[in-house]
Amino acid sequence: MFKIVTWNVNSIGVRLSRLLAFLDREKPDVLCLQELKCDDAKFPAGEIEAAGYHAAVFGQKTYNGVALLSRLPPENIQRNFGGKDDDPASRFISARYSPPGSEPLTVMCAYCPNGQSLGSEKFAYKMDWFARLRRHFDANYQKSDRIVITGDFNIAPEDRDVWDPVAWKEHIHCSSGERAALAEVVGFGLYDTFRLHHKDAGLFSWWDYRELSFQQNKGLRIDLIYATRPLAGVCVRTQIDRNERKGEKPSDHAPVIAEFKLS
DNA sequence: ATGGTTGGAGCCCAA
Repeated sequence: MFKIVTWNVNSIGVRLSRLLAFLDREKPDVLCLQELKCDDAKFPAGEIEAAGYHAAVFGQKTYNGVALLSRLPPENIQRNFGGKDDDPASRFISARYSPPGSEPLTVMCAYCPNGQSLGSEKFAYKMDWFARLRRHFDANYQKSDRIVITGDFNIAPEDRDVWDPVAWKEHIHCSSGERAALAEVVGFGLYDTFRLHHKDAGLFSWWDYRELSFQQNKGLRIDLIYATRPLAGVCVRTQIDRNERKGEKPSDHAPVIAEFKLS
């Protein structure tokens, strides 16, 4: 089994003890991290290595920052989309892994822009970022490739991914424009692995820190794991680790887990 | 409820 997890940790410095406990408990093959909020020099490489993990890091001071932690060594590490299309923010990293006895697969880790509010400059940047993501797929991959793209997409794909779809209608993270931009990316040939196994509404990955949102399950499902058909077809289990949102100093996001039976 | 909480920076910004 090959276990891939995505987790927006909201500062790896504050979350390091939780992160190390998570690695020890869940033993993911690849852990995709977003919002490191540290530059490469401050990344806790020693602790990660001591836990038995390789790290491919794309840090940034104060904001953003993504990383791929893995049992296997990362190959062909790519940061952002490359070329003239590139972005000053550290939001995207991918690597290839070669499991013994199986074909290689590419794992991508994305921290998609938040967008702030409809009509803002940040919203326009978000929409453009998703268009660039789709072009990145078209320029570098085929839908028959073995690809998993995970991350904080900052978009709830459907109304069943929103705690109050009426209140959130055409609001940031839920608007028809954002959903269309996400659908363009998914249209490359991606499958939402969580929805292969869970159909219910009320299953979320993010809850605001404020107003006891988690305790009332007022959340959104915005942390997603998509796979191309060859891997979606062997995705045998998915789970949102709600326990990680509990206790002392949780991230506002829970880890999302997907397991693949590779052959 | 245009509120509220968290994190990193540095006396506010982003989420």
